[in-house]
Amino acid sequence: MDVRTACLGALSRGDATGYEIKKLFEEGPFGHFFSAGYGSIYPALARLCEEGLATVATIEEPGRPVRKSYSITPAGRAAFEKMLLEQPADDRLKSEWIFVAYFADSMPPDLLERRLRERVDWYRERLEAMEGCNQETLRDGERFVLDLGVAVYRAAARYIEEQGPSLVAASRRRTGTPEAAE
Amino acid sequence: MDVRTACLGALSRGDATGYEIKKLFEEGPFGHFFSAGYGSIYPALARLCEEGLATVATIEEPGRPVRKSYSITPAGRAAFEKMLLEQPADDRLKSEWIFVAYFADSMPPDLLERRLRERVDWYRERLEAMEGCNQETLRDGERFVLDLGVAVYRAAARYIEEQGPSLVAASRRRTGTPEAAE
DNA sequence: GGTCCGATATATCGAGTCGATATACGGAGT
DNA sequence: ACTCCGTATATCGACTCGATATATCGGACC
Repeated sequence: MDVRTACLGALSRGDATGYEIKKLFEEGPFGHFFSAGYGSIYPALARLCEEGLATVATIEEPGRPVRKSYSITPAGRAAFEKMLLEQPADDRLKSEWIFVAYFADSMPPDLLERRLRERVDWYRERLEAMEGCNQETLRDGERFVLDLGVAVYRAAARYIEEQGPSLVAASRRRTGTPEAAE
Repeated sequence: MDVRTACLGALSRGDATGYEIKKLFEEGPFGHFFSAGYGSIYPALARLCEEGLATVATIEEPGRPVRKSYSITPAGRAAFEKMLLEQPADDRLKSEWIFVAYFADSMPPDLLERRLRERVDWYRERLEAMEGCNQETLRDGERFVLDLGVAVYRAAARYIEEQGPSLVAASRRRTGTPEAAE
């Protein structure tokens, strides 16, 4: 799915500037399954306007920088809803962390242990933030996706906490490294 | 992580052609957390050779197409192991399926139901394939990553199976669509 | 009062990546 | 004979990524 369609989806829930869409993609609920940089978002918004799927309004307010607020048009809404009917493409995950873990045998045990801990901490932080969301204001689909994320993160964190120590222990046995004092 | 490093990782486990590396990325154990097309792999392998991190051997056997087998060099192995020490970048997931599910409220209930079923089926298939792997031949890190994938997929499939029906039911109530006979 | 920092906001550039496509050969099926 | 599939290399245009440049405003700090 290209950034253009994703922007259309964001605009379907309300007007926004390119900056706000970026934040939505990296911090908001979209953050867990989509991301894009300015280098993709600004050209995408420009093209949406060219194609008549969105419109721009330049807003000059004293006390803040000039903004360009984008709005979806009826044609844009129709295009977006049509897109929802199509077969979604396969997920694409790129995880350096898992890649590194795959080669855990080639890593120093202490570093491995640290990476595992960092990962669990990261999951716990995200989980806390996600569970803090006010579930009352969410639509059905939004809540469904949020809770799916919670279920997945919880499972991953639990697995790493349960199985990580034995991976580290095996690594120490192999290299003969004593446990580091921390 | 760029494709170059990923190729180095693949080569660290044995010689391979570009074609074989592609298959590794899309079917093999790497498939769940990394992917790359020929347009990235072939240039990456060429550059690895330029930089002295890999070497090529052209193999001409009768009865099969000419192949180029790539091997990692000691310098390549050193570069790869150095890379394993660095802080891994954040995961990057792009999921059209989750994106569409987020907008479930704008979808026809029957289609939503089909998408949910397709997704669960997809997870079940992957799980069967993953659990069929001979766990005896895997290294610690490889098994760890495989089982992490199993834990995550299982959690996702279970969540969708448990929570999906009520999402569909709410959608039907909202649109007044009767249940489709299948 | 000045000054630095972070947040808001738009925009662009090169390097890298994706997906489709072209080419070519062998084997299997019909 | 013909077509299709798997193996294998390679390229192209469109798109995406990550870093960077620019600018303004509000608040913190001394």
